[in-house]
Amino acid sequence: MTGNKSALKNATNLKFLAEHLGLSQTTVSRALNGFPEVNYKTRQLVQAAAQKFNYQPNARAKRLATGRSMAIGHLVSVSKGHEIVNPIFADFIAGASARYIESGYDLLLSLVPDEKELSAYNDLAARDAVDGVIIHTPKEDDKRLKRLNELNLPFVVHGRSTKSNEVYNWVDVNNESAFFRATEFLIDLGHRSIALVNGMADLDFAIRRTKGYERALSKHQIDAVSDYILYGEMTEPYGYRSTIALLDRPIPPTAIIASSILVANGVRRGIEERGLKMGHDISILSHDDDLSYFRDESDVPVYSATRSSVRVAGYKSADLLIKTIEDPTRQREGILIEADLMIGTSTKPAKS
Amino acid sequence: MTGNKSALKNATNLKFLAEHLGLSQTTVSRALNGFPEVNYKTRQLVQAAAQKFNYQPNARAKRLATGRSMAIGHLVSVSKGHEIVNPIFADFIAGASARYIESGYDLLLSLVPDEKELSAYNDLAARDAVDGVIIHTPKEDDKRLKRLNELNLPFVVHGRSTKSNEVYNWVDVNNESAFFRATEFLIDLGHRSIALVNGMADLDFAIRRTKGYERALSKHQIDAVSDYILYGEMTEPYGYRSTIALLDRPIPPTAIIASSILVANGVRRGIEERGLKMGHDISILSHDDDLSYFRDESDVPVYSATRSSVRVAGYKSADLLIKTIEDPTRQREGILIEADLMIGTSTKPAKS
DNA sequence: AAGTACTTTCAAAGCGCTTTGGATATCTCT
DNA sequence: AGAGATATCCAAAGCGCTTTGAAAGTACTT
Repeated sequence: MTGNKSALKNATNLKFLAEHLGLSQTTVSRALNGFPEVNYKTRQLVQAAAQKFNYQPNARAKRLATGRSMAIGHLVSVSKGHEIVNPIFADFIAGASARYIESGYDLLLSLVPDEKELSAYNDLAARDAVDGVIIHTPKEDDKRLKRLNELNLPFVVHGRSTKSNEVYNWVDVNNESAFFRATEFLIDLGHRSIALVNGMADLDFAIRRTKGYERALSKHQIDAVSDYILYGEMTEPYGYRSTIALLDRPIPPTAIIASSILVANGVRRGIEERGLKMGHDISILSHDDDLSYFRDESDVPVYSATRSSVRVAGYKSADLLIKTIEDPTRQREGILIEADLMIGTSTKPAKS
Repeated sequence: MTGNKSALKNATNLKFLAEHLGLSQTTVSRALNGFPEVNYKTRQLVQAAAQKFNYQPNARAKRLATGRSMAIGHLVSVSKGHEIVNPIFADFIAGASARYIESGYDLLLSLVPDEKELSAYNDLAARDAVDGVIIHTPKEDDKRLKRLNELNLPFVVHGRSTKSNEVYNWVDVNNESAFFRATEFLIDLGHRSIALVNGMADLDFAIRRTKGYERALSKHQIDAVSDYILYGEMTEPYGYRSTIALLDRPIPPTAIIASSILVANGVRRGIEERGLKMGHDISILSHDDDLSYFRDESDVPVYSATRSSVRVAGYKSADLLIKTIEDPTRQREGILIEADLMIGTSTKPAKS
């Protein structure tokens, strides 16, 4: 028994349509797919009939016949123990999905345990289930790039892998310059003790952020206190805990840079729990991925922030990937997005 | 030209394997798929060869041959203007994906504009691209259920559609009882002016939450002040704005119930901006979806909350859907999850 | 020894589309 | 009017798998 159920659901296949019209499947197929060698009148008839019967080519058959999956894979790796799905991911996906829809691609999502990540790509390639993939949160030297190049599977990295020797497509925010400007902005406000509550230490973007931060300090001849840089999973509680720890230092910072809005929320909680007031007693500056569920439409934003829409990054990544899939010989490309520096109420001049 | 590229990527197909082994495709296929009518020795040989050549059946061909897509669709509708991807979604997906992987299903994600939502399901069914779908954030009388039943496409609703007459699978938190208990808990603490910062008014869960809230008030002979119930998209800024508005009322509430942790964050910001202290001057109780990126491992939670893991709900939804797909005659089922009431530091007895 | 029942294997059909390589009809031009 | 071009359509092959229906080989009975 094959396809009985599907036959029930969708009795209108190409064969039926062709017979109904008294035409060959070839002609019907071509008429619907816009081939030139079909008579105008015929095409009209075919289209009308297709409309009438709500005909849509069976996706499975089409994929087999064309040898293309018309699907893009997004693998998200989750570690055993702390199974965190990056909240930023939802917005990125939203942007990417919009682009996929324009070109008729499906978005395939899969969460895989950390240790199976590489083999998951192998499987995907062997099954030939997707035409390309997006790589999320790359490490500084990410093994996935090499693997995907070996598998000859088109991909785009959201972010970069600085120490990788591979040739690859990427879409990234200029983290280094964003955090350089953020830090310098705080220095200009008179702050000298500036902490950085960063993401996980092995992630490429976190390393770049540290680099920008340190470059600003060194430009202004401020000694970087290594204690002031914290690394961790970017959750709200992490921001909170980090802040409490920072405020307990002999010399507490007068300004804190947070790596995401969620972390900033935690930082704020820590500050307020200590009876301090954000902006007045201590400044907060955050990186803001412009997440839809955090977005504030008020004139003056709450947090001063380096802002860049992760949704836009998603759209651009998808766009780049589709271009690569449709022309594999295409030169690999990197797209660098500059973040805006938005001044809100959370940063004030340092008390002297 | 068909499948050239894919041939490059994966030269090892069934035909090659069969020829290499000197067996028919039938036997090889059966050996790998665990059919009983194949000799033990033969099966060993086949499996060894498959391993050696890293053979994985081509997903496209398999799907066409079996008439099954081995994919589950998740359609998320986004409204023009405020394109919000529910952050809860990420965690739900994580739970569902785990279940899909167990049974070899792919997860197909698609964001569709509000107005195209219904037709998107038609397309999905006509293309026969998925074996089933999950319905997110249902309205009180959701049109999608009827449509999907007409299309004969298996589905599970995350939540319920109280006023719908359709027969359907669902997985839902007991919102009514959760919010009843939450409200009663606050009443027991002496609060009489309790506000509810709810989700969008047309969503089923929001209506149930209001119901639970009102039932508790009425049980304790407290007049429900309609002004105290607010409806809106559950973002942080919404929580903030609502709180500011509530505090400006002639009789400001002494306790606020928030519909999600994000909203609670906003509520807290509003409270603190007014120089009040959470817990001391005003109590906050939230519904907590136990989102991974908000989870706090500390002994005493910050927010008192009705807690229920949305990730678990995702897993259960997926499980129910797969069962329905594999046995379409299966009785439709509803799974009701009770939320826990966790007492944190954000609720204190009302000042008298 | 011949009939019956398994066990094990296979050739071929089929899933529903796209694409190749004609075939037929219609025009155009000399 | 006939050759060559052009427009329009079609039969059949192919995508890589699963599944059907049969055949061949083995073992067991009587």
